[in-house]
Amino acid sequence: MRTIAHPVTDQITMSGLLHALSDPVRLEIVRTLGHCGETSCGGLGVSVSKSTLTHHLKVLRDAGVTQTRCQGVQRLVSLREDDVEARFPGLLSCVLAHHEPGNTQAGVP
Amino acid sequence: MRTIAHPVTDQITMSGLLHALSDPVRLEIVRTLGHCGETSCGGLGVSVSKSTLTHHLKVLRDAGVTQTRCQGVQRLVSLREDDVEARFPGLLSCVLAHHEPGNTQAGVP
DNA sequence: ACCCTTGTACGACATGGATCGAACGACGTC
DNA sequence: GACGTCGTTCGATCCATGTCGTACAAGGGT
Repeated sequence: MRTIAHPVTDQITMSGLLHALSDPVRLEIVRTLGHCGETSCGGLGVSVSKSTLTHHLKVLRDAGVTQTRCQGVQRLVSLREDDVEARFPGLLSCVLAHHEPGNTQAGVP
Repeated sequence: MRTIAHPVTDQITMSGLLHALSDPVRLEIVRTLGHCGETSCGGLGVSVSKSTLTHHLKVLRDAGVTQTRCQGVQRLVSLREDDVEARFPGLLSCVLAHHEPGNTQAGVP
């Protein structure tokens, strides 16, 4: 499987985006990518099995949130920040800005 | 049931918001409220049964997206735009600005 | 008082999807 | 070519939740 399918920018939908981001695991993946930039699948550090990770990455990719390219035996995943921003200005940046670092939303600093 | 429970602003979470907004029916409800302001349950014009609508309104309310007040035999629902904006600036306004008027994601070949 | 309208509560059902383990495929290294 | 690494695919499972119908509660109008 050399070529990996990605939706074009215009195919990114609000529903798809929100659904993709509504899962905690995927939200953490997006957060990590926002911090670290392009990362291999194994480098994401999520606490799920490989097959589950593959599933989540596919959901994110299908929603247009991320892109994946092959490098040898690895898959390098990165955010499509520009595309998503172009389509829905402010959404992804807002999510990235607020990605609760775990769950600090309780107390109001 | 006179008093209806609403979360305080600080309890609104990103995950909760995104989850609440990730359902098409709820997204349409939010979109309608954004257009029309305070609306009764029956005035939302969604194509689901009453019980399902009650369920969705509860999810939105629990997520902090909407508030409900009683007026006679009706429940008037409205967005908590200010609260959500205060908590996650830009998120709700972005969603409202882009509420697809149906489904324009089709072709664009 | 009666009834109608409005919405909620409850139980049942079906589907989606999050999860995992095991088997497999693609690449690089030896 | 053999092996190890990295990730995908497949099948199974299990839980959350979206959906509905029915029964019920609250208010207003006649």
